[in-house]
Amino acid sequence: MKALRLESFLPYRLSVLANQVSTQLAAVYAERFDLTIPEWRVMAVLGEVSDISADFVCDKTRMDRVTVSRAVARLLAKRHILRRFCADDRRRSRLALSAGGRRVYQQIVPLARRYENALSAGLDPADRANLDRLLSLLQARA
Amino acid sequence: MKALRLESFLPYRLSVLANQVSTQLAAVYAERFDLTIPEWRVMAVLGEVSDISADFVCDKTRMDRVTVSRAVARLLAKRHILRRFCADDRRRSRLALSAGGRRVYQQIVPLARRYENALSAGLDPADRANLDRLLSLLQARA
DNA sequence: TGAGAATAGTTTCATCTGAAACTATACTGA
DNA sequence: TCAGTATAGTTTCAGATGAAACTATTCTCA
Repeated sequence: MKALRLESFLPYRLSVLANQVSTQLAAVYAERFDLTIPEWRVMAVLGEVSDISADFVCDKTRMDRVTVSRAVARLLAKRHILRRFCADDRRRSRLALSAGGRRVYQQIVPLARRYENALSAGLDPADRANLDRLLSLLQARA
Repeated sequence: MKALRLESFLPYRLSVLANQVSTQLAAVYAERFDLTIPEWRVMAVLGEVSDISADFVCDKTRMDRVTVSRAVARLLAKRHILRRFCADDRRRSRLALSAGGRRVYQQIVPLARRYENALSAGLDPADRANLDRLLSLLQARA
């Protein structure tokens, strides 16, 4: 039986690339803004959609329930986000960026975009469209 | 400023996809063969190249030194791998699959390939070539 | 109704993680 | 040659992780 060539094994390639990218991107905001990866992800979701439950954040980010719960707790302590509870279902929280949290978010977004641009600088527009499509296909399978 | 659209933010998409894929693939071997992800990665490297140092495994897998050291310790305990030390540089180890380890490896490889095939079943040959090329480009940037 | 199932979120616990410090060996240049 | 530096690998420690158990609330249907 032929050995598995790790270099060209798709799950492995995705994993190595994604880890490198996540780590590099985290370096952009971790120290300067004192945020962990889960914390930033929660903020990124809340920057897009407000008044959502922790569960929705889980769905959207594919992060674990526990990870989200703890990231939310830390963001509350830092006053980057606000939490109310739904009137009609008091199990459910409604999370949103605080004014201060939004200011942090707005500082990070351009840095994140800049990183993304640098990352994909070698790709022409057709490549980008293709990459998008391929990732969507894989995502749908996975 | 426009909000960052997480759905189309490349680092985020890569991370979500890679996590899902890694987890699903791990499910294939974790329980049945009692292997963690780092353990399987070390075995996968040794299935390809023998008599290499732990450091080479780090390079090849992009895993942390510590993670590799521990995975190696566990694989030694399970007798899936063998370790000698170089005669000419006794800091450096020479790792290889044991006969039993190779049997495990040979059982896992077809399962891994089958998973990869299922994952990329929606891609035609041109897509696959493109994906390869795009991942390489991103890898080179990251 | 109200008992059992379902859902949102938290806590616990055992394990995993990686930075930093450490051991042991090998290299380098004054 | 040998003091200082570099390298391979391990251990320690402080924090991160996620499965499972838990609390609190809401739904469901007999």
